[in-house]
Amino acid sequence: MASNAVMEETLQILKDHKLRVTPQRHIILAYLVSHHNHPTVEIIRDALGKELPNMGASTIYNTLNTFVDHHLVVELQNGDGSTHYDYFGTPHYHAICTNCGRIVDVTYPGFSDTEKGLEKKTAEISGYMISGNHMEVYGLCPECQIKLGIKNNE
Amino acid sequence: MASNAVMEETLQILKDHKLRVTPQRHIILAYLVSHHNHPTVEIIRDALGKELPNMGASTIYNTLNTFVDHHLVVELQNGDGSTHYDYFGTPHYHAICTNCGRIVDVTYPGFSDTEKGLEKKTAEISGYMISGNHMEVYGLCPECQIKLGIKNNE
DNA sequence: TTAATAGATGAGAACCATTCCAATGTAATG
DNA sequence: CATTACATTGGAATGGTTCTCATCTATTAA
Repeated sequence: MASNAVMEETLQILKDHKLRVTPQRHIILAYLVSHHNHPTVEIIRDALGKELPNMGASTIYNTLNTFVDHHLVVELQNGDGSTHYDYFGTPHYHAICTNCGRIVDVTYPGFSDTEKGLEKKTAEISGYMISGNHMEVYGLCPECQIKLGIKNNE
Repeated sequence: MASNAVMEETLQILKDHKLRVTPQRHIILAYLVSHHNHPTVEIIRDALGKELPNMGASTIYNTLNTFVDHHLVVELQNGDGSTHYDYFGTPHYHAICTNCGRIVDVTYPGFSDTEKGLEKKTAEISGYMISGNHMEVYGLCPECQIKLGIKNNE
């Protein structure tokens, strides 16, 4: 599933973050790095069930929470009731379909400036010491626009 | 608690959105419009307990979900496990403390342009038909910076 | 004003994603 | 290899939110 290159890369990521390397952490991180779906705990469990059949749900939750704490991964809600996770290797944000929950990664040249500008302004106004941000944009994905028979000129 | 002016205003808001006017909806919306805390269902229940002692939790959830559907209110998570609600009368975003969960509203001249720019770019790149966005900035609030003994030059 | 009805409310049960717990297992250190 | 601090497991517990359905009511039409 995950290539050797990914396995080496993720091993290094864990070491860089001083996280104890366990098979569970390694395989979960490799899955997140090599997949661009935005999986839930259940999806990860199903996907990795063959390789680590006895992996407990608690372990997946613990592992993901650890990754979130280390800013390797971000949490996303798309309205289906469970949390989705996304490896955050390169800066981007998310467009989320309000009809089907589909999540896509988005970025563009200059996004980084937008982000930094928002953080700088926020620090000035609020006095917060900023450590990060989340931006999300909501709308209907192309498939749902067709499915719902909606025109662009509404 | 809520002034007559707020009661008139909220009554009009409900009518404008073609929402059936009930005492529960009216008082909950008035509470949200006149308070700038970002309450949970529990906080709302406690605050309005004197005026409507028998108001069920389901009613508050139903009411808030209805308001969210009508884009009157937005949902916020600050990591304490429950959902916070915010009346969204004027465009703004939120700074959320990663230590204590404190949420503050933020806006600045030009924020609207930032927002529109992000939505336009997203539509172009993703093909989504955009209906809204959420921006959040994370960091330590001034109180927690002091509490944790953190200097600004870290 | 009254009657009809679509929709809202309320109390509690049910749901289910997530966390907690205690016992066991294991990666890292020297 | 021994030590130890940390991770994993599976199941129980938690708790915020939704669901159910009987009751009630705001709204509309007659």
